[in-house]
Amino acid sequence: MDGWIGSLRCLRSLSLTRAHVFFLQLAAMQAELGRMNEENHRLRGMLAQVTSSYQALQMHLVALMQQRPQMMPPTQPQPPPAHQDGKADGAVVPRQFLDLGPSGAGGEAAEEPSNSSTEVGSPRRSSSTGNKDQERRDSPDAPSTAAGWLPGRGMAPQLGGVAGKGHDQQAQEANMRKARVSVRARSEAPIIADGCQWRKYGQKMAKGNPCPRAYYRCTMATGCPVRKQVQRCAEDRSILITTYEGTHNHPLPPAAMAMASTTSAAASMLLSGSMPSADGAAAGLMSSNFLARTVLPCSSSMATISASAPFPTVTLDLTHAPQPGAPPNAAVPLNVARPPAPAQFQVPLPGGGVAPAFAVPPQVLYNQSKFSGLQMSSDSVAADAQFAAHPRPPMGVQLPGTLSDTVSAAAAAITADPNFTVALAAAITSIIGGQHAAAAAAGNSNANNNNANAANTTSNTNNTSSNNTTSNNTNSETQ
DNA sequence: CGCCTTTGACCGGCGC
DNA sequence: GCGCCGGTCAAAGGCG
Ligand SMILES: [Zn+2]
Repeated sequence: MDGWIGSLRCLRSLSLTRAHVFFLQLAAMQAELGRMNEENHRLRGMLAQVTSSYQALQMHLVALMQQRPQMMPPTQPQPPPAHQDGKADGAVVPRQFLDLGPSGAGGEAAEEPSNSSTEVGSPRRSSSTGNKDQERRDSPDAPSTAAGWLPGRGMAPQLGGVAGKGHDQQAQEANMRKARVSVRARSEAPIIADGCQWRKYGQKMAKGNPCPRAYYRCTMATGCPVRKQVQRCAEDRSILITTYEGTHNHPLPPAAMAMASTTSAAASMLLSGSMPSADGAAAGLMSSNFLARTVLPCSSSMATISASAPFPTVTLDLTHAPQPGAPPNAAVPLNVARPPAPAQFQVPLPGGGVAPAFAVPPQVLYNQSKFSGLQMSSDSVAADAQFAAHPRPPMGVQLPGTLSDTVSAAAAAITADPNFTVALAAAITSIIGGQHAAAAAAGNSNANNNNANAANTTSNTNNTSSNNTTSNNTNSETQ
């Protein structure tokens, strides 16, 4: 700076006018600099806040996990040799998760063989005589669980573990299991790469869809309850609909972080805090609008929250052109493709538009909240309180606009809700913090942008070929 | 050999 | 009660 001023003085001696101009420019530049500094500060503050709240959340999670009465059964094979748990996310997603997982996992591993061996003909069903759920997965603590499942209505048995106490959490998890996040993305590949390992465990013909629906289960940890369904859109086969369900009970590689946190965050939103109030939901998605403008400029991405069907579902439309060069606008009337769903409201996230969110008919939202409330029972209130207790940065946060990967886009879209600190932080950390993570993500997305390589699942070309797939009972419906 | 996919059977919920 | 339907299981086989 001094140098500048010095030279300025020199100039002044030379020529007044010239010096004058220079000075003006300098002033302008200084002002600009100041502004940028200020902005920089602000951004830094925002980032810090986000990070801290993320950590707070994480801590909270850890606390919640620890609070569980988890005492690993001694006989267990012991936590899966730490898969990749220690490596990528270090402190993130601590062992407590593993405690939860293996407890269910150990039982599964230990018991399943015996089951199959003893009862060849009709394994679980005949022998179980009623307690099929218990026999299936959460065998270890079954005795206590059997009673505990009542609120869960027999769904979500595999969330397992957790006997006795922490039933509110149990309820929470049961609901998390019920909540679904479906992602619609264009993909030539039979399955989108989300960084997780999946094993296919079923395939059926959906009723109204010529394309079969495939069921996958996460195999990164033995007891992981996460499932996903993959199905191609009936009208537009280039659109792949992936529906996630449940939350991982194990650490994830950074590459998988985006999608995982996205789904879990969406589930949280659906089932816990922000839904009960229409304003909350609207506001959340509104802010997402703000962010979406940054991250997904003029993309056709939108979030849909549906109260229809057995499960509350968040749908993310990512059917925009992921290629930088491709014409992004094309407004894509994607929802047309969707079969008419009873109660659902949509908050489009086009650049700029803000009003629509408020135009949402309140009763729909009310419907939604009523629905989720119905499922959550009274315990959910506690969960809500817990969620509400978190510091929520009121402002939106910008993510680097470089995300071209659908996964990241999904994360971004969902992340936009201020409540989604987890997802946000995850995304940010994966982008900012982990170079390799970002690189990996970018690499994936760029290399095979559209046709995400079939994750880790070995190439499963089946889906189209195996047309007849499942038994008669499925598709009595004419196709 | 371990992990995965394939695929028919089965289960529970739901509507009639 | 029956049949439909979505979801899951597990035997059998494939692949690296
Ligand atoms: Zn998992």
